[in-house]
Amino acid sequence: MIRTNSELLSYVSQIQRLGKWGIVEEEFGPKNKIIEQDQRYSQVHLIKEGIAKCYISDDNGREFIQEFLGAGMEFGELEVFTGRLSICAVESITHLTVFSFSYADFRALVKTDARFNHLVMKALADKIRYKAPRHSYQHSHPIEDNVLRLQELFPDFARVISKKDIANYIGITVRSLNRALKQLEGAGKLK
Amino acid sequence: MIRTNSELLSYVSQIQRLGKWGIVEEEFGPKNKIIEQDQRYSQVHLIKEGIAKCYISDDNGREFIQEFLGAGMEFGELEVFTGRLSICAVESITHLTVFSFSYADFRALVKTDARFNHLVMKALADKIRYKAPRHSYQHSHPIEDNVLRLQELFPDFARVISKKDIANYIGITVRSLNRALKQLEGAGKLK
DNA sequence: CGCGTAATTGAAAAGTATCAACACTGGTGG
DNA sequence: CCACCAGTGTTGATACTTTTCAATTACGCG
Repeated sequence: MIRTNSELLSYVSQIQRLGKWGIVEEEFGPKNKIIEQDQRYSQVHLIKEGIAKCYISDDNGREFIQEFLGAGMEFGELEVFTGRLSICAVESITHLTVFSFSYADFRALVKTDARFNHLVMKALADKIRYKAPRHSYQHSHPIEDNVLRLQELFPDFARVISKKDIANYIGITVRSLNRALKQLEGAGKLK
Repeated sequence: MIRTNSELLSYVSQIQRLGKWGIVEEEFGPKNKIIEQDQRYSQVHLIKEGIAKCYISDDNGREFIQEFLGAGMEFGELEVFTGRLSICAVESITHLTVFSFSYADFRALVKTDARFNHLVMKALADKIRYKAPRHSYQHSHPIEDNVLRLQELFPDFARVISKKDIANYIGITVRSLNRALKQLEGAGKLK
């Protein structure tokens, strides 16, 4: 549920230590909006430590959480390739440490460093691989199944992530989430 | 709604004409299952002409259509990077002409041809960019909005694609789709 | 013409959202 | 030390949306 990419993280850490590229480390407190939707940016970020959420807010003011990002996940990288505005907002949940690249550096790395190129390509492929089945599953299974699934993937999700975020991740209201949790507890399927 | 990628198509056509790589052209009739879910394959395909659907079927036997693929769209490419089983099935809707690459050739091209590398990377980024807002929109808007949106994006969708596929694309039942269409017609918002 | 597939429609059942009230928590200032 | 406040979580009742099921009709094709 909280995605990570240790391979990419360790490679980028290594590159950063070389000091050859202008990769800087940045810190954010919790609940910090790092990227807004429909804006233009000039940096790519990679999480060194902490958890963030990536979400789309629609015209009705609802938030739909795309994924929870953990160590080694990048964000703001799509725009380098598409040259368009950001589609998601990204907000820190816990304290966050990130590596930040300028677009120019990121592009140059992709072009000249074959291993980096491959890792980024793989990360993109993984993102697609992750999104597709998730939305399909959510859509065609009742809420309770989705909650159980969450429970399996990330046993103590409730301790780290607010109910509101969990509901937005599953794509339901908090009320429905609570009802599902209650029912599962009653049936002894939870905890 | 039916996605295309003319840039990639024309570049691959060009490469194929050179005859340097083993890119072959294949033909499929309509309703041909080209890729099954959870299988291992060894080829990447790129649509030269025609329309296909890419869908996930879940344990309940429901199909959730990820996207409709038109000219220039590739499929079966994710597995090259992830090395895992296919997550989607792909089935031709119309008659289909495709270019097929072996994994080895595809990998070699990605590695040695900078332009190809860039186009593939961009195609992956576009796929993500496409999926995210789509699911968000579908989830947080009533069915009628979704139908209207389809109407705008692709005015005569009903002529090419079956009602069942359209419903599976929006993630609703055919019954609900019909009700929405009826209501929109009554309100004079359709046709 | 007859067959199979796709499309249409109604009625009942199931699933979710909405709204509104109330409890719990941690932090702030009087 | 207490009162207050904002944010978060909990719960019930009701209204609404969507699915399910089943029955019928329309269409394309050998």
